[in-house]
Amino acid sequence: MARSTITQWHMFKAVVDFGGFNQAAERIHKSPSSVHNAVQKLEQQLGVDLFKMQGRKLVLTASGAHLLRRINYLLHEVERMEHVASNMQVGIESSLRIAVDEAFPKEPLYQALSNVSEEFPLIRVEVLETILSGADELLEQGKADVSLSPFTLSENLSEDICTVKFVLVAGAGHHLSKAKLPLTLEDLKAHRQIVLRDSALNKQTNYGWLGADQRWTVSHIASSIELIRRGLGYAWLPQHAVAPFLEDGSLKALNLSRGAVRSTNFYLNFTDGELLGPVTRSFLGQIRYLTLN
Amino acid sequence: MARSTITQWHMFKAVVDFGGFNQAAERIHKSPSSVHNAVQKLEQQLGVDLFKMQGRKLVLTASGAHLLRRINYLLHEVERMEHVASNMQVGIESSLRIAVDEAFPKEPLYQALSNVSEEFPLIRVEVLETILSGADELLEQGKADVSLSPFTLSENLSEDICTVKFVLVAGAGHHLSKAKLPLTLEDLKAHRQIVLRDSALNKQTNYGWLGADQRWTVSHIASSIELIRRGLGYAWLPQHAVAPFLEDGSLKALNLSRGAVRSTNFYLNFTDGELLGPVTRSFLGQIRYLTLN
DNA sequence: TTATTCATTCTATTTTTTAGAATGAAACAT
DNA sequence: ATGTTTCATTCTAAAAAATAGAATGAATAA
Repeated sequence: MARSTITQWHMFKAVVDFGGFNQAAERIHKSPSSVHNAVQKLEQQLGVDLFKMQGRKLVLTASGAHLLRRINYLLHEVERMEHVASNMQVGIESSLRIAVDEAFPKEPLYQALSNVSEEFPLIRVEVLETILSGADELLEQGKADVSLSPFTLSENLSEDICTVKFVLVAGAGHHLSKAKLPLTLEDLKAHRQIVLRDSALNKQTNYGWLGADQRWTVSHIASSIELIRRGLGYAWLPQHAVAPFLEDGSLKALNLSRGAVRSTNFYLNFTDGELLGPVTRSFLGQIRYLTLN
Repeated sequence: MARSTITQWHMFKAVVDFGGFNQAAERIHKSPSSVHNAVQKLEQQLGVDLFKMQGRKLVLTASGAHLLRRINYLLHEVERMEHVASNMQVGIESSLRIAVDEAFPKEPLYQALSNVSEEFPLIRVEVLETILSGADELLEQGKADVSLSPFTLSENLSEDICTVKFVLVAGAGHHLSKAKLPLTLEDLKAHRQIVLRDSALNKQTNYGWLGADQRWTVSHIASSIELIRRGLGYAWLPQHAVAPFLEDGSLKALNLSRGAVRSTNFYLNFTDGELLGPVTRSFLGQIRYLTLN
């Protein structure tokens, strides 16, 4: 079966990285003979000449160069495995609860969660989808570790995380979509607006900046899109949520005379940083990084 | 850095595979204490409990189960690396020369070559594209190790490899494409046929089953398609080569009264099997397998 | 030339791995 | 119940492997 050892790989790599047996030996705090022995044994176990001498200079053979690539990869994988193992022992958090506003873009969130559970494979992830102040409510009630919401918190730590563009949309067959001229607020007031209900139990703010005479209130972005695609009204919705429908033509972005696009800042909220476990810290790092651009 | 060893992984895996320390010890021809020691050391080096006892039954912990997956993967990768290494030493062929008829489907060929060079990473691959007897000529002249051609060989070994369908095609704007009724051979004779020139220097067979009065002869399928798309004639061409153009409508399959589709068998030809090196053997295995369906 | 910097080998020492015997606990058979 | 078997587990001594240190010789640099 497997004849080579990880230590041999390390030494082989070291010889290449530091340009010689003696240099490698010094850098990895081993004797030259140890390094030489290990590499020599690796060579005979693999049945491959890894190095050849050109004068006094050590040069990788073609085989050696190729095996080095594979071995580097293996070493990297081993390191990952052991790192994961080191984060698996009892004592660390076993769950990560995230309250996230529905208007927050899902891609970076899911990517971040995927990366975190790569690092902490035994973690249980809970994603609590909320609207408006619902995310922060859950955080304050201790039902979530982190919230991604459009509001900052007074009690806890908040930081800017990203900006979400809201566009005014209506169904392709809607009267507003057929208007030639830019729309005014008055035009909008004459039609039904679909509004998102705040999911917090305490407060009652609603998404929707216009005081339309008729309004329907729904609990989910998906429901809002459903209604609008059926031509039952218009709404402000996150661009990323309606992009595919704008693409296939079932929704139209309305041409407002002033401010057809609005932006909302989203914030990353969490309780005291000192008390955070490694899982939450890792998640924070990931989501910060992934929402950078 | 890396603290665990491959031997430890093997023993860990063995304990799981064979359901206990003692059984594992017996199966891998080690003493129970060796196995136990190795796994115990692995546990403390990773800082993870791999097993727990339920009565006298050994059960993987959740961490153990996850690490086993990663370790299995690692063991598999190590094996691959060592297998590749074992095929890399001097003495084995360093090149693989394949003469292949242009009408032969490229996908399985390229896939087979990709798999072979995965196994023998230092190999130099030469693909010699030929028409008709050209492939076998190269094989007989010793300029190729394997040929994929529409002919069998008398001197060397041949085996069926796959069947290629030829369809009669013309450009979308061509007279023949516009015919309502099925075409007859007489209809075809009235138009220009594009024929493929045999790439062998000795022989002079040409692809094209019909004795058209006018004929143009070209050296490559790509040229033939070019001409036909421009409406300059018709030709018998491999279905897989013209499929994309039939799809986009720039070529039309002609509706012949009898035999609008013809099939040609392709053969895998090579010299004496005893003398084949491991690289050629591997390629033969791959191409056989990939053309099975 | 001389000195230096290497790879490489040899030998002794230290460390690690292994086997064998022994112990105790749980499951099974009678 | 009772004895037997099948385990994991530990201990100790032997075997094997890794390591260091000194030494050699070859190639380069001063």
